[in-house]
Amino acid sequence: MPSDTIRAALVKRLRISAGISDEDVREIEALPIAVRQYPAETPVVRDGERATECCLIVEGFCARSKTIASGKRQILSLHIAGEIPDLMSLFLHVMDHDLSTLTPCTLGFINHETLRKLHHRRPVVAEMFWRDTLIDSAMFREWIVNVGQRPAPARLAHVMVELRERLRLIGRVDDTGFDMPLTQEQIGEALGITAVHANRVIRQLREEGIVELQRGRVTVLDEFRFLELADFDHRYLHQSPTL
DNA sequence: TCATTAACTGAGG
DNA sequence: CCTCAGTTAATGA
Repeated sequence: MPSDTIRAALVKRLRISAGISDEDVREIEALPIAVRQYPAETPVVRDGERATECCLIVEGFCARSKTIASGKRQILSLHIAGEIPDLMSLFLHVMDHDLSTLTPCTLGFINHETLRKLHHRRPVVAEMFWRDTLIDSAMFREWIVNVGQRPAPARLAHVMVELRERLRLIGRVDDTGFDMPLTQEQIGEALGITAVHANRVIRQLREEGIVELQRGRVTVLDEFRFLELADFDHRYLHQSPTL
């Protein structure tokens, strides 16, 4: 995947908020980015590390997570192409969680100093990054509700619906479904359940004719019941321009 | 390695 | 008594 299509995806996500100029877009598209390949399940930035660059996902799936003393990992958020999961490291220098790949990934790195200069030169771009970070925290609130209160099948459905909405923004959803190439172990870590139970929940949703997950591909079988189960309210994603 | 499934267990309603 | 979910273990892709 050429990295300019990912710059375009980044711009597409950011420009939902009004006010971006062609010059702003040109500045983003001109950012120097160092592209590197990562295998699956590889740390990008670790908890406690001091980051000097931000990570733009070009291809693949990443997650932010924390690991407790017993070794169990809680996935806190999933990230897809066009996103910068560690934007906050620009201001919070020491990482308070891990960022790692879930699948093989192509990642682009943007120097902190470069981004800081862009913030000063282009206040509208700075506002867009700020807005992006606020949406990120809105997604965390939803994630807490999901893992803390919903039954496991609804947790899975909710994560799937949210992922679909975000993939739709970058043109990665078609009429047959979308990719969610995570192992059941990873899905369990995202939902706060064991891999065995994740398997049971996936099977249950398939048997009930609601949604199918096979070989990393999600196929919705019954859109109405899927949305009903997910208890999904799209407002927290703040994707429709508020007037 | 990952997915699948059964059998068993216990918590909690 | 029923549902949910963790554990263990066996088996298949």
